[in-house]
Amino acid sequence: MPHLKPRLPRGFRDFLPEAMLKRDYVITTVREVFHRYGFEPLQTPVLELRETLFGKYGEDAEQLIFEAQHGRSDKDPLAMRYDLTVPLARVVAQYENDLKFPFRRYQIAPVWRGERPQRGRYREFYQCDADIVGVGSMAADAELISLLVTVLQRLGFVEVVVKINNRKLLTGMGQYAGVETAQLADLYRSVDKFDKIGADGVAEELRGRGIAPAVVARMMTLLQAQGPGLAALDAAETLMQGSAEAREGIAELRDMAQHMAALNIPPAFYEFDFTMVRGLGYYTGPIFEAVFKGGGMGSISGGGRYDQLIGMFRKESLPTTGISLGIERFIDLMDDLNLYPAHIGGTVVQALVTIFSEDTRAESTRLAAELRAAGLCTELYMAEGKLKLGKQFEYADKKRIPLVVILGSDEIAQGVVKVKRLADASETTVPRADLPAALRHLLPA
RNA sequence: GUGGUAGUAGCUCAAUGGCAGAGUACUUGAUUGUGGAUCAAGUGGUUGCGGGUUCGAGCCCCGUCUACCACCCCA
Repeated sequence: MPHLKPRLPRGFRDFLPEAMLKRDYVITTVREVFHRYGFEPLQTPVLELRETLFGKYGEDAEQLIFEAQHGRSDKDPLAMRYDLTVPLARVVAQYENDLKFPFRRYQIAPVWRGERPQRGRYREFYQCDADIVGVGSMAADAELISLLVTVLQRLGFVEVVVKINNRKLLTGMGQYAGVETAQLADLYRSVDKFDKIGADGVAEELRGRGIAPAVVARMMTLLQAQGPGLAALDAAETLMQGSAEAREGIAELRDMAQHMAALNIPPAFYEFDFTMVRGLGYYTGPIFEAVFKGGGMGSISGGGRYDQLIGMFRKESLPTTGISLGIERFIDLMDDLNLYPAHIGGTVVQALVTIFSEDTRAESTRLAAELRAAGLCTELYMAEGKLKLGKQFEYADKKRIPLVVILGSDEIAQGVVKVKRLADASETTVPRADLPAALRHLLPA
């Protein structure tokens, strides 16, 4: 009988149990922090109406959207969600009477983009978004940075920095330097490469885009108004007194900095960087992006304020700011850096109950049932073949089950159970009734 | 979407155009109340897939798929 070669579409992945347990650890950590900051869960469908998604991201991005249909209809063209932000905007406009504002929601769910895959970059990937709808204050933006830094710390990241900029400042810079409004998008694209191609590279690219050399020179001075902490803002402000929009952007960043200080965010985790630009067209105010200092991965988180987006679905927009945590990149980096706690990633099983012989199988089965009733994740040995304790231990060892429970004829006669902890080969014998407590005591913290 | 590198046993990799191999993993045994270590034996392949050149192709050529890298863009 002919069979199909098993394979996956490009950029899509399976996750076997060990990898899945590591993913769960990261997602659970993120969810706990979301709750800690008072965000509520939201779920939306994988598919949206095509019209909901198109016209929100810009032409380049929209070529990456997966479109969907079923075999019998060409009505209601559909598309797979490209991010979680536009679905949020739709939900806010659709259910505004049912929501309590400010609306703080989080969503952890897969999104799809038809990009050419690479490490840390897939066609199906999870985003973990937290957004605050209905707050124009920079207090909201500062909370998102605080939340992000908390997640990064909880996962064990050290060599990470959150770069912060402001769209108004970038626009103001461009206008102040004399860049035509129509060329602002080109300007952003080139400026964003500052890290990669350096000041000279950016200047060259800007000239190549037809921007006058004198304008480019002014632009480069503005961009390089760097400095530690608030000093960068002082330098930029001095240079850009003439631009109302730039002054507004700087004032927002100062405001944000005050809230961040009060939130006790370690200053080593963030910096103001006027060369950081985010691609998505809908940002209007502060923007932020986290990068691993070791490089090789692009941004591991990104977000910003998009005060106009909800206006695409509603008469009046609502001020909104949001952040997206790139857990796929967290996970790839954590694999590289070995940041998982030792007990994450083996198995969910806490104890294996062995079968000593056919005569004692029923007793072992009853014991497994007792352990499960007591809340312990318990596997009862079931592999086919001869019942040899050696095999059963080997099975537990390979599967990284921490505890092995032995109930042989001697133990049954005495009303006790023997437990071996594989990590240190220690054996403990306890009265049967005490077994659940004993197992809990022996498990890794 | 553009350009580049690679693909051989489950995994990591060998093999001048001339018999497709090693390490590791896996199975069994040494070991009839106990995993890891050691020793022995064994299983495992349409060399990603499809064409072409050649007496002969893992190796050369074309196409294709996938992964990775650099762009583009982004989580």
